[in-house]
Amino acid sequence: MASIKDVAAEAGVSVATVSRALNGHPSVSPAARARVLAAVETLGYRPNAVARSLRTDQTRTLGLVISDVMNPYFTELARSVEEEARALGYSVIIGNADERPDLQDHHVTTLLDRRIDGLLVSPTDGGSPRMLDAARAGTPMVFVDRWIPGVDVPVVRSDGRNAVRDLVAHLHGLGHRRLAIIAGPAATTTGRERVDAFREALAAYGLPLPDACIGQGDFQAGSGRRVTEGFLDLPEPPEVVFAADNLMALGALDAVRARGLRVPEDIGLAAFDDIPWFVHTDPPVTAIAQPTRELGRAAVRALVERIAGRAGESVTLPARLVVRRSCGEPDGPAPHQSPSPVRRSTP
Amino acid sequence: MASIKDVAAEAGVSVATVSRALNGHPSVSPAARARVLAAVETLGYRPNAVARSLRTDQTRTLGLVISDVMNPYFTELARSVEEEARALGYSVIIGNADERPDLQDHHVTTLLDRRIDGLLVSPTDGGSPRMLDAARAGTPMVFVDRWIPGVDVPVVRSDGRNAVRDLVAHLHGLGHRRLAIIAGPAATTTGRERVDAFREALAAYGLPLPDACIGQGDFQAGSGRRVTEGFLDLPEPPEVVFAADNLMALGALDAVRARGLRVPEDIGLAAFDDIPWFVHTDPPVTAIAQPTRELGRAAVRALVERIAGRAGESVTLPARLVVRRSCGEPDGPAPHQSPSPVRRSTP
DNA sequence: CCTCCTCGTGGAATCGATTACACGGAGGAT
DNA sequence: ATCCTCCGTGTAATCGATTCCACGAGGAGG
Repeated sequence: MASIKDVAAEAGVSVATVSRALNGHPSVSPAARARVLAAVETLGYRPNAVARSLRTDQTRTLGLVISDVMNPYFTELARSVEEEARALGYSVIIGNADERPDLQDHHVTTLLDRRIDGLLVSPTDGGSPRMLDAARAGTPMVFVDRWIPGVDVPVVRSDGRNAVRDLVAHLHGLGHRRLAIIAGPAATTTGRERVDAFREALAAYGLPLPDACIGQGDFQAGSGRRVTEGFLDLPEPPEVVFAADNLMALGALDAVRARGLRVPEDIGLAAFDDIPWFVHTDPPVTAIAQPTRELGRAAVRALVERIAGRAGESVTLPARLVVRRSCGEPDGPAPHQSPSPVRRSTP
Repeated sequence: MASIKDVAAEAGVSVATVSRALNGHPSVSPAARARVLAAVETLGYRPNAVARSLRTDQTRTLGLVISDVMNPYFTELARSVEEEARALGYSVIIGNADERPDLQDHHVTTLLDRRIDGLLVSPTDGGSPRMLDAARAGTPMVFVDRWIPGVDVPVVRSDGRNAVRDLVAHLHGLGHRRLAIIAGPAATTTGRERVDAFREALAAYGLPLPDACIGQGDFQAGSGRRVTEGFLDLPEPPEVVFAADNLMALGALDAVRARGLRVPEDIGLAAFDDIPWFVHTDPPVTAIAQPTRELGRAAVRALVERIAGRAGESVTLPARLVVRRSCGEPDGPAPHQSPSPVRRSTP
């Protein structure tokens, strides 16, 4: 592969002039610039990004360590992150943690070894020493979706509190009283917050959330299935199950169907995270939609700010309820109107 | 960040000895090795992968340029590629082409600039000059899923011919005669092959495939919707629509539902690519499943062979039909038994 | 006791870029 | 005509690793 020396030789100038010509440095004569460009053309020269990075100490690369790529929510997040990064002149290297702290740590380590300019993380757990060290050492970093309390790093996430309140209002209006939740791992902020928000919203309606109605999941489909089976085995099963993410909702759907029961007639189902497929499931699933694209963009912008040495602000965007048919339909003439805007999705 | 010089100073040895100690070179005294390791520990030293790459001319990184990350099939492929690569000591940089040749080209270029050791591509089109140049220049490269004829690069893909034959047998057994297909872009091999296989299979049953029953799609949901609307507007709409990928099937489902029609009563639907969601759609979708995980693994292994300077063989794995309910159910007592093994998915 | 290996080690070149510094020549001001 | 500025250019240092080569010490063999 041709190097800058070859170009210099071909153009009859020094490597310094080649470098300057290629980087738009002002003091290069038009003649020299033309000769360099011609040489580049004939040799098919492309600058070696590795060498450039070593010298300039910047890779123009962002690292993204994501909890689980197979989760459509995170896939979309990754996509929007890459889009915004590309628009800003950065590449992104994605590491899939698969909800495993050890894998998360592996990816953080290799990304840091590669001297990425900044790191975007949706932490799977409380944070490995390596990650916390990096944050403390000043590696530009932003948390997205999930975060770790007590670490001085901007957080870009959505707030589902109002949407969960809307959901409970919707369920209450439908006459449901025994509500259960499939929670995410307590080690994650989203895992805890969604349970808290649910409990609070229930309390506002004077409804209890007994321990038997809190199932511990891990954001994967399998756990959704197991927890739902437990709910169905209860002497008095819940009327509606709220899954704290879309994969666990998928597992819940599996479990219900495996028993030969129907949604929503036998048991209702709602999910956190809206994904295209929820429109097409049987029945379409009522879900809480996050502004995923905007989250990805905001996270990249905050990170690039940090890289530039500026503050990089935390961003919280509201989620919203999307009502479909999986929790039952109002039999009264007018549907219950909740105080906050509740969008009814068109079929 | 601590460099090898700092470690050398701390340990009281030369940088050469540090490098040797860290890379398991045999001629380092136990004493020196211990001092180096201790120094590494106290300084929290991590080798700079950028510098190492520059010197050794290898990045231990693979590039993966994928047609569309939001397509669950490719997401799974990307995941299995990363898994196998990690097992072999490589990192993966994923570039999402979004079915756009210009984006594909952009990613190939930046990956090459970063001096990745090898490139995995599922080409969106006939191949940009840059990609063909790279292949000709000897960049280790493997095509996965799709390929470009006439380029000397191993291909790892699945063969859907038999599965498509099984599908047509299944449809014929159900009494369907007017069959239509939503094709992929003619610029892609999978786009062409699936139509060809479908046409051949139909011919074996003496069924025609008139032009009106071939809709041109682009592997995205929107095109599936448009093409299906066209089919429904036909004076004699087809009895079953076969979508050449899962996203176009999703679009087709949309279009059918928008008209207030039902699957499979009013029109049947089948898809190439099986994905977890097809079990949960209304109705569950009959699909052709590719051995996605194995494809990803085989592709990485072939690429690593190429990087090592060996041949790297092409691999073709069979796809198989998974029958669900979206094409109708046999009304006779015993379902039609096709000659090849047809798996009936468990609910 | 001398020679020859082997072993552990350090010095320095190298990878391919960027960039500080030096330098020669052209042109303007005096 | 002389001096001073720029302007364009080249030389060389530098980034952080790996690795070739040389060298000194110590042990084995003659």
